Amino acid sequence: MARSQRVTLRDVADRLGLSANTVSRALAGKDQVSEATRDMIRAEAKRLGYVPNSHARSLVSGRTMVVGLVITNPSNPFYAALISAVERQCRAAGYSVLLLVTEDSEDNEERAVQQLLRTSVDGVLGVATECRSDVWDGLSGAGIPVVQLSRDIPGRGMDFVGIDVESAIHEAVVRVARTGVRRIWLLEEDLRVSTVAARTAGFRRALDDLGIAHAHSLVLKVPTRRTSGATLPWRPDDAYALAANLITPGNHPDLVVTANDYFALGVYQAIRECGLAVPDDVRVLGYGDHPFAGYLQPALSTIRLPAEEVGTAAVDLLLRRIADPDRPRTSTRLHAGLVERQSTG
Amino acid sequence: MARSQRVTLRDVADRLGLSANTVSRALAGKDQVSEATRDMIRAEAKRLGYVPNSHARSLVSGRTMVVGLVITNPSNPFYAALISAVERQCRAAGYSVLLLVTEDSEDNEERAVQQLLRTSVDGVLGVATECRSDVWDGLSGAGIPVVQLSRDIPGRGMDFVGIDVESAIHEAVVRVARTGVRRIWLLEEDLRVSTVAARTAGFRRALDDLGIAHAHSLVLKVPTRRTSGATLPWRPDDAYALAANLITPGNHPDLVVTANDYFALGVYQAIRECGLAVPDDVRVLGYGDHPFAGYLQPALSTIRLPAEEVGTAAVDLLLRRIADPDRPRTSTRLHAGLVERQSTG
DNA sequence: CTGAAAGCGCTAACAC
DNA sequence: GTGTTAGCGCTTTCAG
Repeated sequence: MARSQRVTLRDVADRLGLSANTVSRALAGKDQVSEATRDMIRAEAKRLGYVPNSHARSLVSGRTMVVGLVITNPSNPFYAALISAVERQCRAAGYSVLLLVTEDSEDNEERAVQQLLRTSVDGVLGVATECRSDVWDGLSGAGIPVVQLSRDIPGRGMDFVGIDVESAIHEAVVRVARTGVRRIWLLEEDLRVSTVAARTAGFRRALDDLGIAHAHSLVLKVPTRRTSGATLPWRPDDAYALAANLITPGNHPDLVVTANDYFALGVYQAIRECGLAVPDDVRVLGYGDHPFAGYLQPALSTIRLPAEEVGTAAVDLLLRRIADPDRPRTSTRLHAGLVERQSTG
Repeated sequence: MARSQRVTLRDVADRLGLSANTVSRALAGKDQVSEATRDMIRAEAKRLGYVPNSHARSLVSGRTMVVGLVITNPSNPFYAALISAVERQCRAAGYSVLLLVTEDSEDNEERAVQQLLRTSVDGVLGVATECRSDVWDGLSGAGIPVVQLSRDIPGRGMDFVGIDVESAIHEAVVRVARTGVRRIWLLEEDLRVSTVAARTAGFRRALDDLGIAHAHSLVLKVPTRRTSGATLPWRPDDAYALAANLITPGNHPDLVVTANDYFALGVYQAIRECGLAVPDDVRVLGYGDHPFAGYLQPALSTIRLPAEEVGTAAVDLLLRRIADPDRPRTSTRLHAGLVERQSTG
C-alpha cells in the first residue's frame, strides 16, 4: 500500500483506449468532446481516483493557483483574523495559500520572497517587515503582483490595503481627551514600521488639535522582546514594566494610549498597583479591540480594526491585479473606529 | 517589465556555453563538476537572478518540499501558536507550509484533502473536524503521511501529537476543588471532537475521585455560533448568556470550569452581575492560558497548553515519517499543567 | 568531468 | 471528435 503510484491522465486514457489529451479535455470541460465519452471518462477518472497533478499543470500553464501570504506573527490576533479572511477568500476563488512567517526579521523576509519566487506563486499578500526594504522588488521584477498588507512601503509602486491608522488614532484621542486631559502618553511598539509611524503622527496631530503642549505628553517605546526564537504576541509584561516604573500616585498621565490591547493589560495593572483607578485617575485607550477588551474591569475602550475586511479587500485586489497587471495602482485605507467603553470615562 | 520571462537553467547554460545538465549539477552541489566551472556557473546564475522552478523539480523528483497544515480556526490562540511553531519548524527544515482552514466544516475538510492531493504535498499536519471521519484516508492511500494534531481519530492508524487533555482536566479539577466544593459545572464547547470528549471524561473522573455526586454537577454545552461565514474565536458572549441564565445568588455552583479562557470571561461577567464574587462565591478555572488570563480581576487560574511544543513535535514526527514511512506509529500526548492564580482561591 | 537523451504529467498546437 | 506532437524546466540515466 505504501508505493501506490498516483493515477495519471494516461492511466485513465489507457483504461479507456483513448489518448491522454482527450481525457484532459474532457475533464477540463472543453466542448470538443462528445457527451458520451466525457461521461465515460469522468466515471473512469472517479473510479480510479484520478487527481490532477498541480505541478505538471503549473509547469505548462504558467499559473499555480497559489497565493503567498507573508505575515510577521500569526499569534497577533489582528494577523490571525487576516489569515482567516485571506484564506477564506482565496479558497472561494480556487486559490491555495502558502503561508510564510517572518517574525519581523529581514532575513526571514528575504527567504520568504525567495521561496515565493521558487514556487512561482500567482500573487503575494505581504506584511513588510521594514519601512524601506527592497526585498519585495524581486517579486515585482518577476512579474508576480504584490499587495502590501497593513504596513505601507510608499513609493514602491505596489498595491496597498490597510487601515487609516493616523485618522483612527487622531479621531479617537481627540474624542476621548475632550475634557480635563492635559498629560497623555502613547505606549508604542519599538518597531520601525509604517503603522507605528502613523499612530505617532495621529497622536501628535491630536495633541495639536487639543491644544496640548507636546512637552506634557510622551511617546514611550515598549521594548520588543524575543524569546528564544518563539513568535510571541506583544507582552503585557513589557508594557507593565515600563508603566510601573513611570506611574506614581503623585505623577501620572491623565490618559494612556496603547499601541495594542495587550499593552493596556499591563498598564491597567501598573495603575492598580500604585493605588490609582481607571478611568477616574487615568484613562486608558487600547488599540485592536481584542476579544477580551470588553470584559476587563473596567471595560477597555479601544479601536476596532476591520481585519476581515482588510483581508477580503486585499485578496479581491490581488485577484483583479492578476487578471489585469496593467490596471492602475490602488491604495486603500479602511476606517477603524473607536469603541467607547468604561476605561475612558 | 511586465512579461519578464523567468531565468531558466538553459539560460544560464547558454550564456556559458554549457549544457543545462551541468548547470543543474553544479547548482545542486554534486561533486561531478570542476571547481572552476562550478564557481563560474554559480556566479552567472546569481548574476542572471536564476531561481529554480520548484514545480519542474517536483515533477521529476516526486517531492515537493511542501507540508500541508489543516487548521480549523487561526483566530483560536492555541491554533495560532501551533501555526507559528509548525511554520518555523518546517522553515528550518526547508519545507514550505500550505495552509488550509476548515472552519470546522466537513465540506471544507474534504476540499482541503483534495487540494493537498493535487499539490501532492510531502506530508500533512491536520486538526480533524469530526471524531470519525475518513476523508483523511485519501492522503494515506496516496502515500502521503498524515500527523493528526490536537484531536485524535483513533484507529485510523495515523500518527498523533496532542495534549493529554483528560489528565490535565482531572488533575486541575481535583487540585482546585480540594476543599468545600460540592457543585461543579463544566462549560463545554458544542463540538463532537475528541478534545471535548476528553475534557468531559477528565471532569467526570475528577468528580468521582472527589466523591462528588454527578447529580450535583453539570456539563453545559455553549452553543457554537457561526457569524456569516466568518471564523470567530469562541465568544465570551455565548458563555455569558448561558451562565447568566443559570447563576443566581441563591443557586450557583462552587466552581465553574470552562473549555477555554474566553468562556471564562463571560462567566466572570455573569457572576459579577448577580452580585457574587470570584473566587469567594464561585471559583473559576479556565483552559488555555491565553495571554490575558493573568491580567483579569481576579487573575484567572487556567491550564497552560504547550502549543509550541505540540507544533514542533508534530513537525519532527512528520519529517521522520516522511524519511521512513514504515516506522511504527506514534501517539504523543504532552502534559498540560495548571496555572494557579486567584480565581480558584 | 561534461553532454545528450529521456521523461516526470500535463496542456496547447496542430493534424486527421 | 479524437489522436499526434511538442514542450513547460528540471533531474536522472547513460555515453563519451
